[in-house]
Amino acid sequence: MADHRFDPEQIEPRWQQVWADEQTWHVSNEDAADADSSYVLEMLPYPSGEPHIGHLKNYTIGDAVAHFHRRTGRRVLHPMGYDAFGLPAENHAIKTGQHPRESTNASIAQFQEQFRRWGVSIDWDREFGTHEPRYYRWTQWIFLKLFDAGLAYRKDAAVIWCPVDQTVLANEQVIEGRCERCGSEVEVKQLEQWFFRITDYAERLLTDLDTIRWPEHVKTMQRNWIGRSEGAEVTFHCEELGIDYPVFTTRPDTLFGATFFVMSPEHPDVLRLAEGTPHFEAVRDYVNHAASETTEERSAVERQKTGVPLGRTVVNPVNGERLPMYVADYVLMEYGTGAIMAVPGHDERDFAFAQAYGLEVRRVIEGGDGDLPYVGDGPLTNSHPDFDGLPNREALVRIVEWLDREGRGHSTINYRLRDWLLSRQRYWGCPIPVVYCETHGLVPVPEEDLPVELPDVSDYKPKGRSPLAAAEDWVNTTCPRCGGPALRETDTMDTFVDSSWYFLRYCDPDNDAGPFDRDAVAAWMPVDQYIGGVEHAILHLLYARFFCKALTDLGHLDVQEPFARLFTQGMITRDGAKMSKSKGNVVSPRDIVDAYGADTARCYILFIGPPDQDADWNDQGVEGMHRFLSRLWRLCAEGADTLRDDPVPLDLGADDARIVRKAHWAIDKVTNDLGGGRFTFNTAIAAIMELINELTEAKRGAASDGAVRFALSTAASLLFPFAPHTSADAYSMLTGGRVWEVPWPEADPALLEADTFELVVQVNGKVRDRVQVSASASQEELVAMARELPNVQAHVDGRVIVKEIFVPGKLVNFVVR
RNA sequence: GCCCGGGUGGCGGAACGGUAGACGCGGAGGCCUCAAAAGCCUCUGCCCUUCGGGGCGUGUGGGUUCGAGUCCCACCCCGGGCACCA
Repeated sequence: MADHRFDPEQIEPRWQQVWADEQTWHVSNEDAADADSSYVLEMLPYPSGEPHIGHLKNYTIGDAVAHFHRRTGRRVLHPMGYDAFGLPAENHAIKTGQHPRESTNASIAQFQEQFRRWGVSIDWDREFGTHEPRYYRWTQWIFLKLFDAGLAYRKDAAVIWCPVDQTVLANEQVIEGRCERCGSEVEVKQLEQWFFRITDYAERLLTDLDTIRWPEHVKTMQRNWIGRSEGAEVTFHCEELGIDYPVFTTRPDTLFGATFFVMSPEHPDVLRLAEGTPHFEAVRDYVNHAASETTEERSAVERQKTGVPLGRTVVNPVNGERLPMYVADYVLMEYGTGAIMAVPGHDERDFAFAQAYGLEVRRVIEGGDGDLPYVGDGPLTNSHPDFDGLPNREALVRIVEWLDREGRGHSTINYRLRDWLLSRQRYWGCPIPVVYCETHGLVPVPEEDLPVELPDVSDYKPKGRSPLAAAEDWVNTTCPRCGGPALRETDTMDTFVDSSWYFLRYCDPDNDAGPFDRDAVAAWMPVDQYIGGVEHAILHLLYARFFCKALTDLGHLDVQEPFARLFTQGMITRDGAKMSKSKGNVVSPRDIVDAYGADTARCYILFIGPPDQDADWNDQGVEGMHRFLSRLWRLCAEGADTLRDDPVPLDLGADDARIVRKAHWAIDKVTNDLGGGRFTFNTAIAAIMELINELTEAKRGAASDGAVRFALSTAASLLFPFAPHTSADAYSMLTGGRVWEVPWPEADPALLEADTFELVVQVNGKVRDRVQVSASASQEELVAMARELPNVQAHVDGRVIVKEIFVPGKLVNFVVR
């Protein structure tokens, strides 16, 4: 017999070559017209260095899904690209002087090489990097469309600034008061910046979550981030200055309990209000101090409430009382109106402030154990004869109606979501296509002049303004409107802009006339299955949803929700900790693939545990997977040599039946694990292992060659989505066929039922015996037989059987007393 | 503090309310070999046992049920998200 040694180094490149030569995974846009087309997408990688183990997991999961879809008869779009703009490449450039384009392209080459070695089934005809002018030309085009529609705008605002990266950040990029990228504490600065008006879409972004099949926790995170609150806007009037100050409150029912009024230190009127009062200096010092603090300091838990009086009052519109005004940093400028009515009797924060400054605490709702603050529901009191005694929820409605009639307030909805700050004072990003003309001011670059190409510079170091400002030849330009001198915008776009529409471009990557053809996109979109890390639960996934809605509203698209189903993968750790160079616990996919082959790496990563959970890497586990693939391949290779190529016999002997039934059981199990969106690859692979365990020489017994061949080729076929090379090789040896061209096997329901089963016999719910019985035996026969079992008799022991529970195909339970 | 996940052998993990621990790792013993590697076979939750079997076991305490890892209530621990959002 020939020496059958499993050699991935020989097998894997051979099949990769076939797939590359034949462009097996290419689909045309005509294929999308197929009713059963499918779009399977993994989040595009940020190319830095070479792929890490998280990439391997992401693309292995996606590839398994794509293969399963193909073999169940669908045309599958499964593309790849690179999120190529961004800070790491730029920081590398600052350190080494190497152009970010060079390091990025070098990294992309590594990713391409690895993806090919992993055998990922990608349609390479649709590949691009977001840093290529042929792509970002259309990023700029989209920006201009949003600008024309008023959805991109400039405004002067208090924005978050990272002092290390020397750029502003979006709210979403601040984690616990620190920069998401570099971890340094962020500051607040008053700057004019570019924003996308995502807040216009807050309500739709919230309600449309109900239309998509995403993990519930991801939807919850988005809901929390959008932060919808129903309440009322109520106007308080400052008589001394003759100015109205509206506030947002979710509790207008407590209006009669307001005893003071607080403004945020960032509120633009604070200094003006204090001017001319004895408190001016104190207010100015307080405001300056607040500005010097980091957001982390300001939002520290258990922080003592502080503030100073403004020396002014406002009038409470419901009762005409004059409330003293304060400035205090527990009021945030970015939520509501930057000013609040304070109700210390029914709000914990207001109560803490009132305690610290000796302010009146008034009860206007009955309830609780007598202590204030009381934040629960109850009847109104101490308010107004019209409302006292009413349940507070009802009073709330009546009070708002009254305010509305009087023109002093109205019901409204507030969102926590802020507009998306998209400009960055950095080099390696998509230029914002506008110029500033001396006579015309801000002028968008005309569509036909796109792309505004990113110029080369010699110094990438940020100095509080974009490094692009130094590229004088580029910055100095002419106004498209008048031809006069103009300056280019030197800020670049947040890289999340680039990744907010890339999945649309894959549908029509070579389009020269627009970002995509509406019909081409309509044929593939939405993405049927999107797969990526949960770290993008808010940022990318919210922005991409916003882009689709905005582009759809503007008539360029017909996609309300880009990702119909989402799967979020867990992290791979080692020794219980996140892999990092500093901990020295990094597992490189390259090393694993070098040592064991891609299929072992892929299968191990799927077998390690449920893919949505975190999992800990184990070197010995990898070896176990390699042993399994090796055993499967060897059994198939030997089988191809030694087993006659017979059909499965019509009359199955006992050993044949056992093997053939196990094969059908495995088909059923793997199919269910892959379908239905559960993606329990670990149990699917375990089922194939069980099948193989039944097929070892020692266990085959008197099974016929035809039955063994069938079972082996079934195992090879089921393995394909996980280990495509090994599967293709084993399947071709056994059958001469190409596994990716044959339909997914179907389980025969008749063969899923065995003719015998193990009946479990219990007494009072405890297992007392197990008996192999015929599946055709009647309930009466089985119960009678079970009752006579010696061990059952021993446990019944003269007591009375009061009940007999019979579960067909499973068990008998005697209840005795 | 609020909102999500999750607590099962030495380890990763299986288990439509119906045999807890599938599958794999690790461990023990054996076969093959001059030897080793590789491969193959058997055993492997804990305790007791006269080897028939018995008891205990899924974070803790209750409950529902003929029967609970699974459902309900209360609590403890771990991980994640949000966090002065008026």
